[in-house]
Amino acid sequence: MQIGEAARRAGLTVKTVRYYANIGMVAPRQDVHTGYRVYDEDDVAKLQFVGKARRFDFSVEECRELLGLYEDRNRPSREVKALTVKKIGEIDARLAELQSLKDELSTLAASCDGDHRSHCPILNALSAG
Amino acid sequence: MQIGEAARRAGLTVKTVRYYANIGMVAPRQDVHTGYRVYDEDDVAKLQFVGKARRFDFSVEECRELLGLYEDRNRPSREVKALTVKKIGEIDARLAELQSLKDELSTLAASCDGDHRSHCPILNALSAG
DNA sequence: CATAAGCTTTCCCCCAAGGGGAAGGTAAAG
DNA sequence: CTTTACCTTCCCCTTGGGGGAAAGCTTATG
Repeated sequence: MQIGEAARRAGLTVKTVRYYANIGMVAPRQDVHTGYRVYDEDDVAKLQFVGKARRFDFSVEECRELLGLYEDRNRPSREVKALTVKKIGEIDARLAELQSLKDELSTLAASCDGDHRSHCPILNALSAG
Repeated sequence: MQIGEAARRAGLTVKTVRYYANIGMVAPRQDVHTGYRVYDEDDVAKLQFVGKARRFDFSVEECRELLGLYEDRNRPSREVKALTVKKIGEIDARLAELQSLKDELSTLAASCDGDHRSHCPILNALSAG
């Protein structure tokens, strides 16, 4: 099938699928005559796999790694789990960071009247040394 | 003072300070003879303000807006509060997204033995339609 | 005077992960 | 024959700067 259908079936944009082909992550056969990329079922499965992993916040490079593990039927599940646990740790760190930011901003917002007057504790906090 | 000292006092890198000058956010006087940027106390205060706002996850464009409000002694605090509340909303949305991702990944990680064997529920989940 | 050190300047390329769009080739249908 | 709908490569754009080259400035030292 052509790239458009492959993209549709994988739930990705054509641009994205072409990008994955260019970086050699999911590289389909290419028609010698037309230059068109030709995708088979296996390629579509990989695209779906990558799309799903991306939605799980894995970077493209991590997806490439996961895809390698996915294709290696003999790899130990340990490796996959390690990558997943690492990703969970990163998400945890970001969660804590964002939560702390939110708390501070919420405190500031609560202390600001938010009316027509110019007095503003938020700006004061931002300008305080 | 020169850019190096201004950056040090604001807790920013020289590159960052130069970038803020280039995009016209904190634009210091420039020495006609040497071409060097010349920062005064006011500029340093603005740099500190922006640095702090950036740490609160405000984008550079939002910082520019906040800086405008900061410099306008007569603006209603309403505007500042609105920006802050909007930012809190964005952080909330991202928190929910990340939490959901974490939950799903945690479930997957828990179901994977993570040993030398190849059976891996994580990869199975990623490859499932 | 020469020169080395430590500043500074502009300029250009680089990152992630593609998006937007131009210019042009291909294939099927009317 | 032409329109339509695909496809291709190519190049610039995004965020927020980082890295480094080549060159200019000032000051200290031999």
